Amino acid sequence: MPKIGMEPMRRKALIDATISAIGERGSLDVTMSEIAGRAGVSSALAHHYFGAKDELLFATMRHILAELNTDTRRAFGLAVTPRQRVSAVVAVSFSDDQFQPQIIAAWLAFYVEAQKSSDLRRLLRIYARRLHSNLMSGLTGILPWAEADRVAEATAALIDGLYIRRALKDGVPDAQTAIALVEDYLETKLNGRSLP
Amino acid sequence: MPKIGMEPMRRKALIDATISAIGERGSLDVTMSEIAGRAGVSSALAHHYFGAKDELLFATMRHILAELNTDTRRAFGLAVTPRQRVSAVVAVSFSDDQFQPQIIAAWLAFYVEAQKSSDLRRLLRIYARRLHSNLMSGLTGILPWAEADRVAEATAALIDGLYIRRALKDGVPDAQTAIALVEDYLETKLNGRSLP
DNA sequence: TATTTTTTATTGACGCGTCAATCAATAAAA
DNA sequence: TTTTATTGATTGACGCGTCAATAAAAAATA
Repeated sequence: MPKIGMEPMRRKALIDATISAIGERGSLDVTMSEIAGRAGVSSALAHHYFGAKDELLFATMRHILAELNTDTRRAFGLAVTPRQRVSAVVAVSFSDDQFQPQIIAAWLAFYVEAQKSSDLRRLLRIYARRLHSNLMSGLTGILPWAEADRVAEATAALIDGLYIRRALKDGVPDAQTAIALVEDYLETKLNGRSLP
Repeated sequence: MPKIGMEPMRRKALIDATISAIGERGSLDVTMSEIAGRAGVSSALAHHYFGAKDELLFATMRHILAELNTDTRRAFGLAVTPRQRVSAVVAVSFSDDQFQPQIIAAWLAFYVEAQKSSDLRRLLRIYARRLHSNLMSGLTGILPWAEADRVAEATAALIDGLYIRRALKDGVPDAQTAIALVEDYLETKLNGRSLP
């Protein structure tokens, strides 16, 4: 019973299914049939809408990045001081929407895949640059540029590191501990420089 | 022209070939034939010595971990003060032997694979615990336990994060910058608490 | 010492399963 | 009747793991 205008719904369902499949398997080694099955359609339909598997994976990563960006913009709207902007970036990174097993597994898996695919690599570079830039937008209001750049670099690495360690389910357990660690770093780093 | 006592040589050659293959492809998606070819033998021989592919990969990760541990022990031998022990851990993590594209790619790929394989997960947990313990062996001589634990956690995350970002070849370029970032964090963290 | 037997090393060929991608066919809307 | 939606069946490639076969060293036996 084919109705008209199914495409956007199917695309979204397939992308959601991809995320959940990756989250469960823990890697991109998921079959098109598996994904299609979760979306309630045949594998042929997945190919119909996305072409090759690469494109579905690419669209999925792009979707994750877009959601992260949306969340960050929203959080920026509520932040007024530079310090709050920095905290907003951290908070979004470890929010319930982002810091969940499925998304974490996807990030990790896509990092690996980016080694092969230049398209994905470009996408992840955009994320890295955007994260850095978002952090800088707050830090430059507190520290001189060179130092702000350093702190941004370290904070970004810290966030990524906490993600990867979360994937192991060892060490950092929950989002609150992760946020506390990053904020603690920022606090000592930002307070320390205002005294002497 | 089969000589006796080939096993240890072949095993080492195959593990080395595995690392270089993973490093080049950037993932564990390397065929047994590819690996065997690099080691100068047939794929059948690789199976003869290691059984399934999983076991070869496992042996490879174990080898990487063992080398990291050896390097760390050696560095600890030269460290006398607690502060030097901490720096030793950092230095080894970013030493020329460890912080090279091949090894970094392998770490990343194995992190992903650990999601599927409980054996690999156990191995990586050992690494995480050992890293934490090595850091603590120095930090507990400087900070009270609870704080040392936190700093160890953050430092470990920082190291892992710098590894993952290095894989993207964006952000942190060389080992020296990475070391500087971690040391800078440690410096502010350790000096800050000794004053009040 | 000469021989036979066993063990170790090694590979080419192949079967079997898996999976991405295609295609022809069906059916309902426009 | 043209377009959109949908799938079952099929194909073709690829890769893991096995196996029988070969050959040389080592051990055992005569």
